Amino acid sequence: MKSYHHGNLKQELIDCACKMCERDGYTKLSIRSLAKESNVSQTAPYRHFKTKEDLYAEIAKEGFNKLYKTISKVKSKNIEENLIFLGEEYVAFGVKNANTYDLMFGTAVTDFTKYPHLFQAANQTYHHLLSLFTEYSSNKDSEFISETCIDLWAKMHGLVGLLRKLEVVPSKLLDMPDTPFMALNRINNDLNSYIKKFIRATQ
Amino acid sequence: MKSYHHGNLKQELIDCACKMCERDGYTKLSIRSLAKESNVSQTAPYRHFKTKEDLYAEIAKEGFNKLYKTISKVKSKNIEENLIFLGEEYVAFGVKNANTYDLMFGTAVTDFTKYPHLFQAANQTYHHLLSLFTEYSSNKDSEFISETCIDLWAKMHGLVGLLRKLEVVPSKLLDMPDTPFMALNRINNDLNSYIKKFIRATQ
DNA sequence: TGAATATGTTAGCAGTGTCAACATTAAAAA
DNA sequence: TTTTTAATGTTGACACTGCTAACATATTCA
Repeated sequence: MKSYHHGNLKQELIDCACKMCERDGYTKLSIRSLAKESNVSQTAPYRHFKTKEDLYAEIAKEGFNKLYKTISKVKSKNIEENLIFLGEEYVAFGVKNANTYDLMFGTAVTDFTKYPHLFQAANQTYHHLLSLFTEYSSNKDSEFISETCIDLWAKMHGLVGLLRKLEVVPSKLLDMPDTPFMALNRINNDLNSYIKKFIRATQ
Repeated sequence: MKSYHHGNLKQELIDCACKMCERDGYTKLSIRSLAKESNVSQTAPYRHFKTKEDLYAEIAKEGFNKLYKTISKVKSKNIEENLIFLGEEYVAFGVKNANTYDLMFGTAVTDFTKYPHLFQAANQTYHHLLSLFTEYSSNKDSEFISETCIDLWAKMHGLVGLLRKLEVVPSKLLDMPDTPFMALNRINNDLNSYIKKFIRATQ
C-alpha cells in the first residue's frame, strides 16, 4: 500500500526523533535506528538532514517550541503569579524533558546561528520572559530589566541542572546534611515558594 | 625500550583522556583514539575502564578536583572577597573548560553514586562553598545557609550555561537588544560586580 | 511530453564499543 | 627459589554507527 515516495517524511522523522530522544537520550539516538523506527531505509533521513547535528538542531527547535508553549499558558491576570507560574513550568519542563533539554542547552548543537529556526524558537522563549517581566518590574530601566531576566533565567537553568542530579540519587542521601541533596530536596518539595522568593527579590 | 607491561597506564590514559576531552569535546573522544594517542593497543584501556562511562566518570572526577583546586585558592582574608573570587573562578572554569564541565554536569555520567571517587570530588566542591558561606553569612540558620548555597551554585551554574552560548555567537548579535546576548555580554564584561551583587544580596 | 529535481533505495567505507581468546609479565604462594 | 595465579597487555572479530556514492522512482514545471 505504501508508495515509493512518502509524502511527509521529514516531519515524521522529526516527530519520531523527538520521541526517541526523550525516551532514550540523544546519545542513543542513531540515524539508522530512527530510519528503522520510521520504516524507511537507512539513508532516507539524509535527504532531509545533511548531518546528525542538523537533526539535533531540529529536535532542539521542537523542544524550544514546546517549552514556549508550556511557559506561555496564562494562568491568571496577576502578573506576579504568572511569573511564578513561568518559573515553575520552566523548571518542571527541564526536569521532565531532561534529554531534550540537554540538546537545547548542551553542546550537541554548538552554533545556534547556523539554524535560524532554532535560534528564533529559542529567542521566542526569552522574549516571553522579557515582556512578562517588563510588565512586572517597577524599575523600568531596560538594562536593569534585561539583566534581571538573564538573572532569572540563569537561576532556573541552574536549578534544572542541579535538580536533575537529585532525581538520580538514592533516597538515603537526601538525609545527609553534608551533601547538597538535602537542601536541594527541600527546595524541590516547595518549588513554588522558592521561586516566589527570588522573583519578589527583584523588586 | 618499552616493555610489554606499561607500569602506569591507567593514570596516563586518564591524563590523556582529559586532554583529548577538553581539546575535542567528549563526544569525539573514543576509546580507540585514546589508545592510539597513548601508543597502546585498541583494547588495552578495557583493562582499566570496563565501559566508556567509567572513563567519563574518571574525567569528570579530575574535573571536579581541578575545579576544587581553582576555587579554593585563597586570595585575601576578607571573606566576602573570597566568595566573589570563588564565583568568578567558578564561572571562568566552566566557560574555559566547557567540554570537561559538560561531563561533570551533563548526562554522560548519569549516576554519580556509582562512582564514589567522583561523588566525593563533587561534594568537596560543595563543601568548600558551604564552609565559606557559613563564615560569611550573618544568618547562621543551617537551612538558610544550605539553601542559599544551592541558590548561589544554581546561579553560577546557570550563568555558565548561558555564557557558553554567548561565546559562539557572531559579534553583531551582541548589539541586538531583542536577544539575550546584549545583556549577557554586559554581564560578562563586568562579571565581578555582577557576582558581588548577588553575593551581597544574600545578607 | 520531457527534463530537471526531489526523494527514495542498496552497497559499502571507515570508525566505534565491546567481547573472547591468547601472550606476557608481575605478584603471591608453595 | 620455584611455581602458580592474577594482572595487564595484544589480536581478531561482531554488530553498530555516520556518511557517501551510485542507482531507482516519482513529482514538478518549462
